[in-house]
Amino acid sequence: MSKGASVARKRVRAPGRPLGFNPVKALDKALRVFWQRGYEGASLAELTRSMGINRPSMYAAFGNKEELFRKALGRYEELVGGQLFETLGESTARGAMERLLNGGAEGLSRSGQPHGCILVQGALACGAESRGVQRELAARRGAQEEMIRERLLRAKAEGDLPVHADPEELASYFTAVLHGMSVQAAGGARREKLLGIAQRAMRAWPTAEG
Amino acid sequence: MSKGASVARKRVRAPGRPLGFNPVKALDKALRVFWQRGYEGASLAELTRSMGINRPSMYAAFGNKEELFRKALGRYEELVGGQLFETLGESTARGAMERLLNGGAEGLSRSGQPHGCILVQGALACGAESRGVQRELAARRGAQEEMIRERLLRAKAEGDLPVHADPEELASYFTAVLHGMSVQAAGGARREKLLGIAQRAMRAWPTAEG
DNA sequence: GTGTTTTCTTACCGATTGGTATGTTAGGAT
DNA sequence: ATCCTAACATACCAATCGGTAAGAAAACAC
Repeated sequence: MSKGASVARKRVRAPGRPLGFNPVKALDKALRVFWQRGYEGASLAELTRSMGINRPSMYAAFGNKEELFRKALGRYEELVGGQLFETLGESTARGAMERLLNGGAEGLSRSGQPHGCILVQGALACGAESRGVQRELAARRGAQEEMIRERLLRAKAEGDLPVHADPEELASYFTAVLHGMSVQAAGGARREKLLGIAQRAMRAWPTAEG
Repeated sequence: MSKGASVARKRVRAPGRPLGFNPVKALDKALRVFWQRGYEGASLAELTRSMGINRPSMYAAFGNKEELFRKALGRYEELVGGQLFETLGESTARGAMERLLNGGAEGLSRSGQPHGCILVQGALACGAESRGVQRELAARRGAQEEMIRERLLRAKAEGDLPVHADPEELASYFTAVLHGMSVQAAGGARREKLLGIAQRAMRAWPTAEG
């Protein structure tokens, strides 16, 4: 239930001083900082400076550092992850995986944005007080794997996969390759190298023999 | 040139109060904390508490936090990485890669020690002041890849690899799989799952056709 | 014993961390 | 013009960060 639209239909604008910044743009800026620095490595000082607002404005708009991170994660999946996983709509499972890996290689090494995947480098290891976001990231990586798995399950039901193929095992394999590429990208690997990994990884595609 | 043994041969023991702790054991404790928490996530408070010494003793023995981390890294490769990469001595390249991946799966999920690889989760993304260790970790991952590459180059020279095979590309692929397994392990993946990834990854092994 | 050397313990340092209290300012409503 | 509401900027909070100063304590040589 949004507070502006429901009760009072006369005033289209909320009372009080209007927001002095664009929350979506500010969130995008925060996302970039978290993406590059990781959750713990991103300080409130750098975050608010990049967002172009000061601390109390950030707290009023987003809650606290952890909530800001979670909202940035949502924005990330909206901008990056979601788009990538649209490749699962490809008509064949093999084509889908190929496009997924190639798209991942491209997205993980896009110039003008941090390299690597925030789900991987956000908080792989961290202090005890950040365990919450660490688990959240693991869960989101698990959700990615689950999407791949479901696509492969569908393929199996459609006869689009050899009878001996195991969607679960294949999903964990392709997820691992994707995350491995992310580690390489974070370390500065060039796009061609990532594409080479994607191409090689596809040669593990199951055959009739297994 | 060690100061105890060379000049004065009479006294077998150094003058002054003897060290009250075992530096190697203390370093092992520190390694575990860095391994689990990452470089930035490991505080001096937790480190020294785990090492069983207080701060000045740690500074006297290891320099500072960054040097302690670097020495812990050396210890890690001594205990874990080095042992794993002995598998490259296997007589065939294919056997070597298979043992490397299987050994990695096992080592990344060993109970009683942190899951995942410290070279991956030590500082994938971090604050600007930790860039030094971030680069060091990337360099050490690169060195791993280089070892694999050299093993495959040797295989190619020996005719142990199809003529079309590209050792460089294969090395980056196997490295990515290893690092992908590390991400999965850090997220709590079970050993059987990692072994499944290793097995599947081997099916990308180059054939005579490419 | 005294002197010397090195480690240990305690207490501290300035800087930075995430998070707020407070008063001012900008807008619309009346 | 006045009131009300909400966002603004400044200045602050306790806690923690990595790193040290200073003196007590433990071994040796003599």
